[in-house]
Amino acid sequence: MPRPKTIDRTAILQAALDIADTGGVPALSMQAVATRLAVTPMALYRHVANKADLLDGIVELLMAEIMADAPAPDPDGGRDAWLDALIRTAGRARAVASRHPAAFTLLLSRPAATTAAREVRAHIHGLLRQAGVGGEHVERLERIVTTTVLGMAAGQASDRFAHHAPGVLDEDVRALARFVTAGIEPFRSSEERVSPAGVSRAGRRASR
Amino acid sequence: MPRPKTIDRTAILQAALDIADTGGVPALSMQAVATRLAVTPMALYRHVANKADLLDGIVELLMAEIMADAPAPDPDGGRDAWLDALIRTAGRARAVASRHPAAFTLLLSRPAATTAAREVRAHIHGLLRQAGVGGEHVERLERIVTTTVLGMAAGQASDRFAHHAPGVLDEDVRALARFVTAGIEPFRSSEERVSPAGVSRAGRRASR
DNA sequence: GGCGGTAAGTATATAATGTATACAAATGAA
DNA sequence: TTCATTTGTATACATTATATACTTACCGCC
Repeated sequence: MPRPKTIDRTAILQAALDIADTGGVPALSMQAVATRLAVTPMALYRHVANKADLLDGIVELLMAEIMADAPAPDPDGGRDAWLDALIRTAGRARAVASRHPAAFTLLLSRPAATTAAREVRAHIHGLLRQAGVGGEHVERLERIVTTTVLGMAAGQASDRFAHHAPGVLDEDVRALARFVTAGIEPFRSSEERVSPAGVSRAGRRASR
Repeated sequence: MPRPKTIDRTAILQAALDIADTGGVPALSMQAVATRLAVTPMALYRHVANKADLLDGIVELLMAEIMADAPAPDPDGGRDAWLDALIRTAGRARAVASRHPAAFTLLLSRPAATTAAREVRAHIHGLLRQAGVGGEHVERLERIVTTTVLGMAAGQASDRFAHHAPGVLDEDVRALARFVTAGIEPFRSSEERVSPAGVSRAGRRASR
């Protein structure tokens, strides 16, 4: 039909992410993205509503990158499958944060209302349920755990800790996992602790 | 000596905070601050290095507001004085966040290197030590706890949860305290253990 | 008293930003 | 060919942050 497109939304977001990574968030301007794509700034507006939309797109990209290769919920993968999954998710978040330190701060400053963000939340959601967290606490704990994991990843990616040996960061992840594991303990139902598939059932109504 | 000053740094920061509160962070421009103070934009630069410095100043203000009226570390104020202090700190953070929802996001996006921020960190630091957390874990846990508390406060202040009943938010603070209390449990040294009420599994009785 | 030194606020200017509006080019379908 | 449609361009404009050079108002001092 029409003129062939030379750029698309994902190319724009990728270029924007690159710019933020190299020059920091303040260097991320429409002009910069456009020139990197060898295109006029106004061309971006065919694929992106405005700059806020572009920033949201970057958040989306990062969230998707965190969830990439995340193993599907494995109900009968062992007693502590949820713990392993949580540790791995935290590790992926840290990896993404250290790959995109500057852009990662956007995750914390913008409302997480995009689909990929919802996916992350649902992921944690599932892990908590698998861990036997009571239904009325899942939502609250999900918020706590998510902000803790993402916040820690962001902190680790900041310059102060960048010079640490990789082992130290691994230790951080392990400590975080221990913290979260112990933290949700009071919210777990005693029976049906790890039980697969039936977790979200009405069995637990104990408190509140 | 010289001409009498009509504005000073704190007046600027206060005006900036007001603007961010009413119009959101994007509305916070040097011009806006200047006109609110009935002054030329360039007058601000006598008291503030640049806009980044102004934003850092706002963070400073918020941090100071969180720490305002914080009780001094009370070593022999009871077994679980640290828990009370932690809960109160979280409550103050939430209060500040709900008073300045827009500006509060700056806390998470900017590096917390100012003196007031350090004060908050030192505060949490002290609480953890008082709780008997081993010295090699204090720093790490402080980061975890601080980001969790501040992140939760920011989340509660975001629009999504603003329509909740106040009781729900109080419940959130209590859940957060339970989470953190249980979370640091594995890091506490056994002898100085303070054993606050309801830390482990027994704590799951009806909250409130 | 007048005099300067000096800090505070102003005037003016500039480059860069985000974005609206109107246009040109390039394609497949008619 | 002509048309409709989509993509990128040209131009314009209000706003932003800030540099440089003024002017104003006060103090202590002669």
